[in-house]
Amino acid sequence: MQNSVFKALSHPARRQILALLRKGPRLAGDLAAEFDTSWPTMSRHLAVLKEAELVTAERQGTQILYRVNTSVLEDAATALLGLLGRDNGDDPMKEAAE
Amino acid sequence: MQNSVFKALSHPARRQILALLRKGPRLAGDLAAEFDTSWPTMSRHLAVLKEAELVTAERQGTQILYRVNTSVLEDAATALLGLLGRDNGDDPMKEAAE
DNA sequence: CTGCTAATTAGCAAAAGTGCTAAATTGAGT
DNA sequence: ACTCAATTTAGCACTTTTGCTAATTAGCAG
Repeated sequence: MQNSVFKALSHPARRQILALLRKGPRLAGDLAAEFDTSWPTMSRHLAVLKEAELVTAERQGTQILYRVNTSVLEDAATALLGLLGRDNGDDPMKEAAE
Repeated sequence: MQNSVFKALSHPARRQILALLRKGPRLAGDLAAEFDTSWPTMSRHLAVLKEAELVTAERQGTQILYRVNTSVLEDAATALLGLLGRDNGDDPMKEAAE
């Protein structure tokens, strides 16, 4: 579960998408317009982010509004911070069975 | 540059390695013993981490001592946190040209 | 229902990532 | 120089990821 998040974050385009989304929700189309990749490619990046639950999608009639899922992003940041905390006994990367 | 870091973090084994290393420096061999992947595979994971500068390697005679590079890990965590900060005007994922 | 726009899914080819075994390297000891 | 142990590099097979174009679905307007 943590894994899909980090995998989603591993592509620069997807981090860029999150950076854009950070400033507020955005329509898929507007998002796509900001990148010079093809529309379907953008759509797939969004799907990966959605799968990792880093974003949520909400239909607005014919368009789809994307939004960052702050808590998942927070968890990821926390996991990284846990990786550098001075020894406090428990394993920060231990993850519950999938 | 940020990119190689997130890519390095995208593999669970590599995050585990960092989790082990968090508790203190460790010899490559000891590290390898903790996982059930082959030795060369572990070696490659370490190479990826080193390439991303998430760890540093230091020869100790015939063995090699690995150590987390805290600052790079910190930067990554900070980048993620930047992705969820309330709008403060600048783009947290903007990265200098490669 | 037809047509239009927004967005996703299918299918494919190219590139990158993973993990293995076998071979090479590096340093220490003799 | 020869040998042993620790580690990395080479080479290969296999899977995943990426990005494209073409085709499809979804919702709305007429």
